[in-house]
Amino acid sequence: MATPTIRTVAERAGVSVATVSRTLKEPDKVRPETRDLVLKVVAELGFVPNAQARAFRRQASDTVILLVRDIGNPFYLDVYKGVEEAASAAGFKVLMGDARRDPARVGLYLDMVRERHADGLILMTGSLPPDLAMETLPPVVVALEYIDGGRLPTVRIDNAAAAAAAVDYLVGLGHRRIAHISGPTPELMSIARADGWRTALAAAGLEADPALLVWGDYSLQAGRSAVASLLDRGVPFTAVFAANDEMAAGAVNELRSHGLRVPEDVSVVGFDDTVFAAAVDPPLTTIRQPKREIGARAMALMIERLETGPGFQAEVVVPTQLVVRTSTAPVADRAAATRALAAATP
Amino acid sequence: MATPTIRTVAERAGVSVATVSRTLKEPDKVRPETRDLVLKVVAELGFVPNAQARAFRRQASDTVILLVRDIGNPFYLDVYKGVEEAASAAGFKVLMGDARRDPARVGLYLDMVRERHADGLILMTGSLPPDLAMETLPPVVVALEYIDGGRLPTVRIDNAAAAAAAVDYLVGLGHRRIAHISGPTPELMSIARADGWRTALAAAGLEADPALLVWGDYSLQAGRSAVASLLDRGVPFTAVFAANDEMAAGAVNELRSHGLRVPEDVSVVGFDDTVFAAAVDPPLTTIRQPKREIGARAMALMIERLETGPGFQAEVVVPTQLVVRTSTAPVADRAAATRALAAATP
DNA sequence: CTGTTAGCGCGTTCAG
DNA sequence: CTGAACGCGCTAACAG
Repeated sequence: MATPTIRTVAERAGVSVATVSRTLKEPDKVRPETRDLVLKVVAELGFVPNAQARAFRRQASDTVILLVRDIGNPFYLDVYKGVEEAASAAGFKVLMGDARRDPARVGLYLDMVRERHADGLILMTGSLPPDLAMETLPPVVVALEYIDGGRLPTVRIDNAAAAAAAVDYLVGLGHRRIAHISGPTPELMSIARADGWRTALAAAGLEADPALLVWGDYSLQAGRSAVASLLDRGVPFTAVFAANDEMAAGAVNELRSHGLRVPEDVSVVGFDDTVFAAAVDPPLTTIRQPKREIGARAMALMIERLETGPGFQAEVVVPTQLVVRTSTAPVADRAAATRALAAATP
Repeated sequence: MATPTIRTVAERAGVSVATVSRTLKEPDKVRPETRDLVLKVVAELGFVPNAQARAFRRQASDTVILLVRDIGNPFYLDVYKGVEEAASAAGFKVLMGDARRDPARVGLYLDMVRERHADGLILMTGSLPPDLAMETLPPVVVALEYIDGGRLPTVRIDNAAAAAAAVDYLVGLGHRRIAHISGPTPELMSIARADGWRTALAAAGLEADPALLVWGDYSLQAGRSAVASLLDRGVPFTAVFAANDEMAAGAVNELRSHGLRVPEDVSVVGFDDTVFAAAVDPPLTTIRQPKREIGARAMALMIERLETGPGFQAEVVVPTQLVVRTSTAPVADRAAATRALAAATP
């Protein structure tokens, strides 16, 4: 038998389709007897309303797209969880899109919203296609990224302050030569974190020696190369603050392969608190981003934007947190550390 | 101005809506001049067809759901990529669902298919709700899991053979006492891998000492506990084969904290080749599952199932591969390894 | 090659 | 409180 429609139910119950529809959506507007009858027939027939017809009629798909920079990054998994939870609580579905680091693909996903596949787009990617008219922009919310163009609803963290907190902590442990492995240079997020590093050093009366700053690309290998470069150049340091956990893990590996111990000889701090941070040996001290909450907030903003209309603006800043694990330690024996470093340096 | 519909375009171009529709979907069935005219108007108006109306009319959403056991597991990310690529090539969208290790949630997602939110479900979760009638099961494809119930289209790997290959490799390196950290016991996947371990040992004329088998739950912590348990019990071993990379990483950490070196004192092999495998120090020798391909194959099966109808059956087995990294080494100095182990054992 | 017509299944008027 | 009727935007017949 073909799947029953609302009409099948109506005929069988001897009522109109409108009554069936009301019974399902606004039960209190229907006389109890009628309602019970309808519900009985619905159950008998196993009727389940066609979501497509409903969406079509309502001109809303109750679906949002979470578009991320690179879906291979586990960081986004937790954000997705937050989005999904907030979404399903509000009756929304979530599609995840992968920008594959290609700005053009963002346009693709914007089109999906225009085509009404989805009602809105949560952007976790660096940029919007440059050529689009802001007036006709579909509902967009930005999370964790800096999108210059317009005043879009945004949820963000204070990257500079978080980075400064990490460096402060190292300073508190007695470190004076703290290297920073940064993210790619043109990106505002990387710059903000590097600024935090610089600020915290300055606040402690320490010099932000340019030799201590190495640029990476957030990859494990970048962390390795960065440390290799520091050692090659003979730059003295007793701590490393990396702009993400993967680079921190790479740094740990490289340090170790040069015979340096973490944290005894060199302390290492990461950023993000992804699944890597706890898996690495030693577990990484890092800055935790409340990924779940970030996702949930972004979804909440999206719902608000959808209800409010194009004018909606908002910026919510969520707090980060320093998570202390065992990749960091006080500079207990300054001389020993220096000696180890000297030995590892060519 | 309201967004233009196909009718707006038709009026403006002085043709019928059918012609506009055809121009967009079957251009060669339209006279070139007409086509060009229509396309011009489409461009002028910025008309973009409403995907919802289309889906509604066609009774197909061109969307599939990838339902995974636990979305927090990065393993699924790569599978998702494969699914998404195959899907978007065929004009499908992919929703990712999280079963959160709760069988009831599978039913939820099945309902989404019944409600026509999606056309089908790719299952990467251990079971189906027990109470459902197989005849009315919506399009489902199973990937990597063993779902007993019915003959559903499936893509799988040969878990036993893959596990045996890992153990063979260790045997080839001269190991004789090879421990196995298994997955949870009632699951067929865990059992298959443990069987592979047993088979390979037997084939090499070695005893599968029950003391060498420790059950875990695929978590980092389980890997740690397993090794701790082996050492506590004073069970001698020179190699560990874990049923996944996370437990292998945990094993490495625990071994090291007991002063044992990997791979000098103990070799460790993982399974899956997730993002962990390369990040751990030392990088793990492991069994690579072709995750991307698994996803792509599953999607291909789904498309076939959708086209063929309920009768469709298929089973595709994709090959795994041993990836040798540096967590494994020959039993070079058997005596030294034994000594180290004895020292670490209470 | 093109136009006309008839719905897809539901929600929402507007009467009653 | 309930029913009849319309239409969301598009595609698939069927004529012409």
